[in-house]
Amino acid sequence: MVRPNEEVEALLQEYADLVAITGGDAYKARAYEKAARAIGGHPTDVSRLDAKGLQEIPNVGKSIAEKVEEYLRTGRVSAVEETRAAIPAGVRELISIPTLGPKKALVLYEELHVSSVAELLDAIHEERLRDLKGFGEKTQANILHGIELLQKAGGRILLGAAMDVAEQVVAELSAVSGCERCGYAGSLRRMRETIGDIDVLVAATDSAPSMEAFCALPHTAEVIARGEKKTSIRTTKGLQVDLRVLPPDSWGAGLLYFTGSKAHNIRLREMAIRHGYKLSEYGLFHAKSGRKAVSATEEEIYAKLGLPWIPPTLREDRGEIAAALKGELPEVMQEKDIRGDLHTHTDLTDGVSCLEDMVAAAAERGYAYFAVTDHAPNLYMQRMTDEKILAQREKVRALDGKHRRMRLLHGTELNIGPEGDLDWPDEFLAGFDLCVASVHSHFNQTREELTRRLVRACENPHVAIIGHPTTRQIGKRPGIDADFDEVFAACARTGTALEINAHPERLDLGDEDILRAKRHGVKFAVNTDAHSVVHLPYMRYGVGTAQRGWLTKDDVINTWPLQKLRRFLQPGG
DNA sequence: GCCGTTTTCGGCCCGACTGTTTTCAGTCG
Repeated sequence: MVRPNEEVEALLQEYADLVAITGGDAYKARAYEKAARAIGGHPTDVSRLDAKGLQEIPNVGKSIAEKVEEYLRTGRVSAVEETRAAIPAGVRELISIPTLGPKKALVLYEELHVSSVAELLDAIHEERLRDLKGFGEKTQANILHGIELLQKAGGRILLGAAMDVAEQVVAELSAVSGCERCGYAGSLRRMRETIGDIDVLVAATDSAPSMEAFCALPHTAEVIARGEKKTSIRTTKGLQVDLRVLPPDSWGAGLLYFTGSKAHNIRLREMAIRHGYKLSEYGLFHAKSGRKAVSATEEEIYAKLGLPWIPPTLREDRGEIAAALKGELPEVMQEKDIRGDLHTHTDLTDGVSCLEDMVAAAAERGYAYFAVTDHAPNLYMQRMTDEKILAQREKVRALDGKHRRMRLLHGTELNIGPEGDLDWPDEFLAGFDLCVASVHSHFNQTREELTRRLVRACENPHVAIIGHPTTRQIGKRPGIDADFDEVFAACARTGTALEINAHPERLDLGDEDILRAKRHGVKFAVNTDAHSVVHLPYMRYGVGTAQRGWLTKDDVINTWPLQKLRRFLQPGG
């Protein structure tokens, strides 16, 4: 289901959490975390590595290599199993609540036998935390707030995780005999930031082979419903996947119907009625005769309604049909339009891939240019110094143009301090090709303080891009409460681009904010914020989000030729 | 548990905030 590296990463992270919860050596827990990250970000499939190869991965030593081998050989690791037996899974679930860490989780478990989020809620409501040391009123309120945040995600999963599952299901079903077409639909095809369940469509005359194969997929844990037209399963990770098999000549109508959104479909059905048709998942039919007009492709159906084909990312009933009727549908940018990534990290700070590997991987993606933007000194934990960043600049200059003639930009990701201050004085910033500036802490300032802080960063002439502008983490942390209309206006005024951070946990700015910012006349940069070569492909999620914000190539600076980009990056440019 | 070496132990990402602590532990980025 998931790539072996990600499975191993999850397993080692679980072990790290369990070590921390059981009060084990904090450095041991961190060692497992570091190894987990390193393996997750490692480009080679770990299942193809032997003990020696595994230990060549940074932060993987003898002990962890042995555990990884044991896992790959047997599917389990005895040390992990033992710890699992000692601590119920629900206790680990507790530390996903913001402000609740391993120490508090252990107290709750040992003192109150709380071993799930639901039990914790009960305990709080029954006031059983009252006499517990370290759990005052504020702490309880913070925990309740944290649980609320978690539950707001409402069982939806992140776009990236859903895409991994969907693409594997589609690949498996495409290989089944009789399958003429196969693809995913629903909110996933519309690239929404979170996905409830996955809809997969197959076009086939006989549905049985597909249904059979679907139920037999290795990750299928449970068959929820099985019929001739629709089968629903739950994966081992608890995700629901629906398969619908359509007659081949209804492919377009089915794809349209199951892609949604519901609101978009309602608009289309209204239009169909006005044109004397009836639209269903089986096709577009003449209202009077009931005879089928078209159904094979989405394009034909839209055309009969007097519309151009509308990209799925626009199908949210946000005025796309009116725009299409007027011939004003934006020509939204595509992933192939991206000429380079402008926000990436290396192992000089918290990335796991070295500069050379990042550059080679970027060139492999066909980029014309690529910016390396490691963290600056004020994010203290990264231990950046003037000497280190200048030494990196030398290496970047030496690599410039060496991979498929790809040009390199040497940049940095600055930290926007509480007062809008940045890490380096202007003279030093002038030495970079590109400065991204982002908020990383002090999220709870007042609205006025947060707004002023971001506006000040925009006003620095060396700052070209505001990174992950709201700093939200989907399902974990809400965005900061700044007056973003004021920030967007400042960006437009100062020629500062807003980032669309493509990491599936961020997607920041999100679609609604992009639409607002675009009305202010702001430019954007779609960046991955990659901390490993395996993160570079996240670009597609950023592009999907940009499309949902109706952005065209003209709006997005990293679709521009290098010369035009450089002019934008220049102070005052 | 990993790593680098001043090679087999001793350090490991540092600083700030929050709450409840009355001097600091836990959590976060």
